[in-house]
Amino acid sequence: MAARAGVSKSLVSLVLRGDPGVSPARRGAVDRAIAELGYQPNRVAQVLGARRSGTVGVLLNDLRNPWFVDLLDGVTATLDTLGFSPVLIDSATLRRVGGSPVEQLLKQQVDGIIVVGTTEDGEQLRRAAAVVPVVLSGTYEPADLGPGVEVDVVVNDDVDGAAAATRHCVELGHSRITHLQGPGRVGDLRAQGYRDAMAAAGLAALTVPGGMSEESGYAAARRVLAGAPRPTAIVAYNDLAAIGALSAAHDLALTVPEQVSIVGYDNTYLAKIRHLSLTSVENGTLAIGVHAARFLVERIGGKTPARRVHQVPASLVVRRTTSRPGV
Amino acid sequence: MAARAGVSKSLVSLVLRGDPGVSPARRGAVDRAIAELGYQPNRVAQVLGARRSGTVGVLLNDLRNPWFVDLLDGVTATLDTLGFSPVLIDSATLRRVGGSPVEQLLKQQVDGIIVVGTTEDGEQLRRAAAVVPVVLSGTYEPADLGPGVEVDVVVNDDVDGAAAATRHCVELGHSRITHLQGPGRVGDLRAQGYRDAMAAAGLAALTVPGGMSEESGYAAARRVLAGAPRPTAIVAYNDLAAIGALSAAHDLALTVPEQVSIVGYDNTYLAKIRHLSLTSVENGTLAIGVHAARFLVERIGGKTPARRVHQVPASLVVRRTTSRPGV
DNA sequence: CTGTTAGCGCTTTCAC
DNA sequence: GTGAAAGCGCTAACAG
Repeated sequence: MAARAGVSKSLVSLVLRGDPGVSPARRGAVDRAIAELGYQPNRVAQVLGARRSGTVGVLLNDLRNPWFVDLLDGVTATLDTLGFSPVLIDSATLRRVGGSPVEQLLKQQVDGIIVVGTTEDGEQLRRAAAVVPVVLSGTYEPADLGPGVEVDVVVNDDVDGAAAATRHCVELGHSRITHLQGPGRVGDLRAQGYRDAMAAAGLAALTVPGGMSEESGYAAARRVLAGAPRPTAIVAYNDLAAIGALSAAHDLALTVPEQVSIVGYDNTYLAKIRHLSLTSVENGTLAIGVHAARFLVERIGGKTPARRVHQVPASLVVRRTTSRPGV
Repeated sequence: MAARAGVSKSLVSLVLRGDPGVSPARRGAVDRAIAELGYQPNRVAQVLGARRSGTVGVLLNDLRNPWFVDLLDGVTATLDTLGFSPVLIDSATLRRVGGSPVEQLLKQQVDGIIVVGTTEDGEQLRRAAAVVPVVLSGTYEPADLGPGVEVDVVVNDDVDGAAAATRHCVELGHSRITHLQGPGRVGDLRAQGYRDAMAAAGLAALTVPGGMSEESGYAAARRVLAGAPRPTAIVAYNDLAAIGALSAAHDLALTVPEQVSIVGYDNTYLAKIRHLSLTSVENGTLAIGVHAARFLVERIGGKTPARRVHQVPASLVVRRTTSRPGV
């Protein structure tokens, strides 16, 4: 301990925390001692003493989905300005080794948890939510986290985003448009946006389950594109599934966008890869991350408003996988 | 505290740690009390008391490079079986918000650090290496971490991998093969493998700097492919750069693989996307992660062997971006 | 403004 | 085998 500066522990503590009520002289002495000793405060001891860790758990369900990583950027940046730091945990990886992601976070004394995307750890989250604040981002699930527990939700406007994607196809002149539906509530909402847009255009809707991975999107699209009458456009649940659809088209010797147009969702860096150049729905990933972090920190700070659902707008980014049909 | 079982703190501590020297009766009592109370040991207090955290910092320099994520799988799985858990930290994200990744880890009292891929935090790592063991995976840098500090290195055989990629092109009948060189020592080694293979075939080598991102690969390839005489094959530093090259070819209306063959490196899931279907060098990502974790835990355990350099073999995976020239 | 005094919840000698 | 006691390095009232 830097009693080297000739002061007490508490003074050091105050200086470290940037307390305004410390005389410049003393502060200088402490700062100098810190520098000389190369003193590094021990986070662990700080946490134990203050019984708050200044960390928030970020529960990603798959580090391989680029959307999560984008969202993480917003979360990290915001958390940082608010004095917190994220503890990442990839449930896919951890579950593979038999661990329990949420408990892991709790034992590490995180002050709160941000759930990113549809998760399978619902039951554990219920228990966690009784102990620390939780906010859901990019998902509505688990919807109910226990009696009296209010959980904020930050999402994009899935209905509108999917509707925009669908309308884009309609406006290009497509009439046989199939939707590859994804899992969970978000999947349902996107499907609904699709159906709304189809109905508004007086077209018949057709949705098939397409999962949320490249693999599952490939399989679904392959089936759809091999059938008759073949759709001329596919609106996918996310970019990964859309890329699977791209591959399916390729394998069936169908050219994109000439013979089949394809739209993704999330506008991840995959969509931006020039060689793929996927038309996709931008869903305000960064803003979602920012708001999720902000909401959580508010609750950690003791505010306990009723459940808030914040929606950021979605917008379509047109690239090279969509065009008029049969062009 | 579960003195509820009618025993002392220390006994609980022993039971928790699975110490063999505890009578079954007492153990039962403690276990029961734990269950009844839903007792969760406080990790933070454990760490403070035991002055070892059981965590190891994993310093990723970019969560967006899929290769890192793959490697992480091996690290996490191995760490877990050895009783440690990883603390991920993405220096790109953190630096963006002005933090210092390595110090962050140190303050969290990690027991050791695994560096994944070429990093820019060399100076900080030197300081860290004086305090906790460090192992480098997928990189040789920073090469010198201070006097008397031994650091293990786990990598793939970059020279051989790049040579295999190049030989593949040679055997297909290509003679104008350009290499997009990446950064750091790894970039140098891959360039050397390329040159070796070219020399062995009696061909003239040509390397140009191509970075390690899609963007930079695109720019480099675009320049190369627009020049004359145009190469008929490109061996890229990694998959990301290769995909950039794919896009460049596309933009120049050159067909792949007919007019230009392209080989990547790392065999990430990007290469496996059917619509890209990139020929790539598999570099034993998982094995690298496993060994890195193992080496680190050994050192944490107190072993201090001389610097070890472990190399896992590389092998080529041929997909659809390579063929005979002009076919 | 500054120093004192208790803990935070566990691990660890070290006796019994 | 088991318990008592002394910390781990800090924070947080509280009293000067």
